[in-house]
Amino acid sequence: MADLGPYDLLLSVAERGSMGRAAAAHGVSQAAVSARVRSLEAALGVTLLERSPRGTTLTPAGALVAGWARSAVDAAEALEAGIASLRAEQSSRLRVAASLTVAEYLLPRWLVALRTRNPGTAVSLSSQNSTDVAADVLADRADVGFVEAPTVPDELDAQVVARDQLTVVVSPDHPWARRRHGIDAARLATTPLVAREHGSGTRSHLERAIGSLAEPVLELASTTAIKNAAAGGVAPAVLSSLAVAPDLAAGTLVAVPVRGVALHRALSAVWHRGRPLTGPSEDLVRIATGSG
Amino acid sequence: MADLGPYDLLLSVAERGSMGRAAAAHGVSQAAVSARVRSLEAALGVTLLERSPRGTTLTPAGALVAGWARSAVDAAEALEAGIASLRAEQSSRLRVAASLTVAEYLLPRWLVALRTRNPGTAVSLSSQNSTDVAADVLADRADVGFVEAPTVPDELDAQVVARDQLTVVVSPDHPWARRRHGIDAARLATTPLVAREHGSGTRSHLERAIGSLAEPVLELASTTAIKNAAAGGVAPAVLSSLAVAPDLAAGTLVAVPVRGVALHRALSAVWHRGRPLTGPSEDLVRIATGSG
DNA sequence: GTAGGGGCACAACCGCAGCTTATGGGTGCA
DNA sequence: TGCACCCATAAGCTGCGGTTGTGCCCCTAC
Repeated sequence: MADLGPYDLLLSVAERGSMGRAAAAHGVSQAAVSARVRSLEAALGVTLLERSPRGTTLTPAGALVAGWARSAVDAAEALEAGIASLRAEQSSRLRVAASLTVAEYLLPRWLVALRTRNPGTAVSLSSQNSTDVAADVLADRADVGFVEAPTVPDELDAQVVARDQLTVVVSPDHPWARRRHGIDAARLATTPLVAREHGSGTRSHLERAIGSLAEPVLELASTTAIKNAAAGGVAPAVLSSLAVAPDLAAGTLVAVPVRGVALHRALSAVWHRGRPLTGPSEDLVRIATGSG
Repeated sequence: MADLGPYDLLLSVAERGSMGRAAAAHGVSQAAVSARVRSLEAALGVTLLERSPRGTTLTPAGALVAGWARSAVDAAEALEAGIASLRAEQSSRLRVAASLTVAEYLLPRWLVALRTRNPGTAVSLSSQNSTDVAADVLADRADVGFVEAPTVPDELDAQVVARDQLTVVVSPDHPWARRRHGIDAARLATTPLVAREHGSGTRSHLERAIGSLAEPVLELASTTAIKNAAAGGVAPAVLSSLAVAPDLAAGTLVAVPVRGVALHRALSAVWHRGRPLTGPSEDLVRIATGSG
């Protein structure tokens, strides 16, 4: 598995136009940057930078690599931001409680954005189901919460920040993959699926939306396991659109439209009514809203 | 910048249920896995794995970290797949030519999927504009091409594999960000934008779609630079939806709907008519189609 | 014309991270 | 009771990546 350090350095050099400036920005010597970029090029067998006595610019291949590297580095930054929020230091100025879907797929990116806007803020995250999130906010164990629940207690103010959609996904070989107009809700209700264990938020939301479900052909504990089973052709699965977006882009899974039933749900920020949002929490909610 | 190695290992352990099996899968000793996971936990200050004499399972925090890590590792794999295709070995069995948008945002993921399906295939990639891609395929310098052009030469067979949409993006503070119903085409045509240099495919497509454009307020060479300028509030920008998806999710940019004009374009696979797709190229096109 | 500054590369040295093998302690199953 | 499987620890080694110091090149400014 690749170490992203050299790629981060490459992006820095590309952005600043010279190895020396990139070195200064990273707090290392110019020689170290030169050596690392050089060894990266050697490993790839491709020249990435056009050196000149006036600085460096990306070669065409370098620009392509830099674009790919940007995605990977951004994902790694989201990972780091999430982890930083898990450390649960006492001194954290902003305590966030979030449901699993939000915590897994949205919060890390929001935290990256928050950090660029508000570098000093330490954030602590606790993740659980939507009712527990509301309880944490009510009990002042969290400054702001993010939930999937359709309704929230009266003592909380709420604002919809994003919309999530339950998506039926199948393997590209599955017959449903070729149906351009998808399936109807009755068909979905009578087809055995690969599902989360009973009690998961996604599963209960689906049951509520279409009335009843056939007995699952397989119950698995993790989203990844379900995706693998669906991609392997075991049976269709129903997952959050946030969870399956990369797989749809990669072509390992295909989305099947469902007619006659609304499968989206709102994701809301909640906070204590009468205790208005303070600086960092307000920023976070605004960032989250921007993503809707 | 984080080294993804330990996270990759963590995912392996989580998937296989034991450190020993993960070690075997990675071709290292069990002691190395134990030490690395331990040092990862120490660095994060969080226990990720529940050890038992019968194996290991993820703690709740571990599951969250594993989910984030999965995204980062997948992005890194896409990066590696792209790089492998750039090495341009002579022995490459599948030669792909792709326009910049496809090469940057779609191909790496397709290549990851292709590799899992067809591990032995070596792929070489060349990226350029759409007309050059068609020329490469015609001259048999590439087995299959991916283009954005609305029409292709008669000697080529084509199949639409995905749809791309030009998206107007602004900073979250921009007045347009609050217009839920967006703007109309005339407003877009008369507003100075941050744009790619003249001649870029995205820019010429936009000009064709809305007739004329105001003189740009700023011309920049890279997509990233344009995004930064737009996010900084310089002016609105128009970019491929593929390019801005992560920024929309992070909330650093906000999409503005445009009424009265169709801004999508088709991305097509093309190949020599009469020289039907062979095994790996057929697989690749099928994977790409699955993403539509 | 020439001096200076900024830019990249090379050489020599060093410290530490991570791997290996070997071993020990623990649990469950036949 | 022994075996199989699991994880943790110890001790030794290798090599990657960092540092400083130096050289060369090109452009610019005086």
